[in-house]
Amino acid sequence: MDTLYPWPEPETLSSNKKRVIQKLVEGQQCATELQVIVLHNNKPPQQAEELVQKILWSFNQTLSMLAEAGHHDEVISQNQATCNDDCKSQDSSESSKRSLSAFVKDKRGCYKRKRFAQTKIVVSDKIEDGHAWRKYGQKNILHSKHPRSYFRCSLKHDQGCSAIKQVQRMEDDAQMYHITYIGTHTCRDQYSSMATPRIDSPSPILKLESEEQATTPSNVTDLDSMTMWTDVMMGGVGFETDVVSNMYSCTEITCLDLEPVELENGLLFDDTDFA
DNA sequence: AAAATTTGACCGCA
DNA sequence: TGCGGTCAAATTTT
Repeated sequence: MDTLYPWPEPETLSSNKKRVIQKLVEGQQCATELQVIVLHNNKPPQQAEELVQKILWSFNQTLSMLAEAGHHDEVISQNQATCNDDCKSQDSSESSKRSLSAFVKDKRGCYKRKRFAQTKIVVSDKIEDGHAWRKYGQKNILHSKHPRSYFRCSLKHDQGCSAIKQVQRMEDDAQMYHITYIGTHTCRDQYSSMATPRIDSPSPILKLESEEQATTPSNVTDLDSMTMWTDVMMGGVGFETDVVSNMYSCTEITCLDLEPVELENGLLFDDTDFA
């Protein structure tokens, strides 16, 4: 079948993709700066606010889609490699039992690690951030007093949002949380409930804090809600523009570090979640 | 009953 | 091989 614009060779495609992503990130950064200007205006026209949000949302979505598409082939080849390995080890009863259960019985353990995802590390005395999170695991970490809790976006199944976060109490200050945001929010849950899932629930201290937060949800100031929205925007690829984080997030959250953005590689999304 | 959390099993990576 | 991350059945909460 003839196409008016045939696809370029893979090498060209790859290099073009890099440039496309770079340009998109540039656009995203400009939009972010524009957002800061608009929000700093005492009385920004609502239309302008909405427009900026739309633009940023659009950039975030596009970059996320590109990132996911970029990993698709890799994911497939990894799966094939895993399958081959399992098939080779049929003489081991344990291995064959595992591979059988993996392919026939259930999908437990059939997942792909997220690699090259954007990460943002923050330290805060609160774990809520305006997003609704669902806890999916907890682990005791070697040489750590406190367990690490794993959360994914509640809208993962509804909207395929791939954002996850890890929460762990600080070693030296148990009132503070070390929160690692991994991946980007592709959902539109910025106005969702201030759901505060419990972490390391056996701790009575934490439970008290959760209850306290649950009973005082009304202390959300304009700045807080702005922080919420900013955080959604910052979930986008290439949020190393410190402008936004410095201006808003640090009202409650201390930004410790922003890891370098890996343009070529975004999220490796677990496709089993769509099954 | 549905949604959320807990928890032990399992997997990938260093 | 051990550790950390994820899955999903079981359990708890709403």
